[in-house]
Amino acid sequence: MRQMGNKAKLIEAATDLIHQKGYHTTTVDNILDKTGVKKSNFYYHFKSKEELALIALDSRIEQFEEEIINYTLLDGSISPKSRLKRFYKKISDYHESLNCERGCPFGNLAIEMSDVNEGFRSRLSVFFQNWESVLESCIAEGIKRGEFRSDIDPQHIASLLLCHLEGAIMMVKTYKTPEPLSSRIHSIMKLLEPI
Amino acid sequence: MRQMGNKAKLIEAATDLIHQKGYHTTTVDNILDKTGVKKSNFYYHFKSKEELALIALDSRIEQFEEEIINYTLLDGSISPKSRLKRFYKKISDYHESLNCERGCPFGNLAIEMSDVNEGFRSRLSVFFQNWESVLESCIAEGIKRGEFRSDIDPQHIASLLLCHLEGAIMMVKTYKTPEPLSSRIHSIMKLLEPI
DNA sequence: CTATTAGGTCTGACCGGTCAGTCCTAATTA
DNA sequence: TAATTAGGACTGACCGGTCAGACCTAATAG
Repeated sequence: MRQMGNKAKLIEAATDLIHQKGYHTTTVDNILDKTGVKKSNFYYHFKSKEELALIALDSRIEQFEEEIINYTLLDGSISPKSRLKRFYKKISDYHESLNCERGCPFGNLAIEMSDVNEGFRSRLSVFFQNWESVLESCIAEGIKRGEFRSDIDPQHIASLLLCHLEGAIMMVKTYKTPEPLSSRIHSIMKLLEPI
Repeated sequence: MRQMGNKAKLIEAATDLIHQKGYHTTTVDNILDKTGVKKSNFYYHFKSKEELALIALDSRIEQFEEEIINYTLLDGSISPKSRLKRFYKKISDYHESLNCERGCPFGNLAIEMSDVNEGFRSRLSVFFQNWESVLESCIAEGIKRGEFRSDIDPQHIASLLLCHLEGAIMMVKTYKTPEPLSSRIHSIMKLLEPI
């Protein structure tokens, strides 16, 4: 984290604040206060609050794919089942480390923005579909290896898993306990076992 | 619905607008415009926007439990499996009728408000837990009747189903297609089949 | 070597508009 | 006659966004 320019600082702060409070309730002034950047300089780097938020979303997506997906679901050095377990563990630990606050940075935004801003919706849609297809490959390989049951379409399982994950993170945030995610991983694995 | 007083009109409009746009982006003036009620009269009936929104949430919860839960998951005249199917059908049809917009009125609010307003969070938390326990009873009875597999705790299955449902509604809203919910019901039923 | 130009970054003052909420008076209705 | 509704003016805080100009550095021209 060496010598960050104002532009980078703004992107970082926006990413964090939007995850915390959502897009609409994060004000430009909030971002300015957190960074010490002046408003006029903000609008030198970005033409609008929306533009910054979209850039912040893109960078968050990239980071998630590089730091989470690549080291879990896409780690070819371990079995599909292990990959899936590691994936759940990592997500679950993350939300526990946040004291069950904030929720999913992507799911939150999907709910807040999908009906009112096509830019956010389409990015999130592509992102989720990509995530789903990575899950699908993991499941498909697991079925081939006999780790998972083979009587359900891997694509459908992937969809079920991603939807459940997003809903579970919502419940973690609502109930303020990690259980809906952490304590259910075992049941999910059981449902996927070969019959 | 004849001859509604201003108070009832305000609650109805608030319920609808908050489902459409969320709490923060729904302004008091929006609600006033929609109802034709004057601002002074608004504050005659409610001490704040928050108070109205909380009352609107309560009435929406009540309505949901009476009109959806009671006629599906709690309908003792049909089998647990049929109840569950009817439940999914009803929810799925509802979101299709909304052109895959809006999302779940409860899930939306849970994500928007859980971290910033304890009143909303606690109401939603109780509501979701109640919903889960109704699902659990349905599953438990289905297991007893041999309709569902018996090797997983009904409480865990209920949690999985509710989380998946909320996530699926999120995806319906994001992808703008009913598929994540409508086309996956069959797979869910298959996963629950006795082994 | 000096003067000029250019591009990128940053600033303080300011804009019109919106927010939730208040206040007051007068009319209407049950 | 008490509860409700109508009507409008008003507040202070805050919203996203604009603007003219200052500052720094490096390349270029005389």
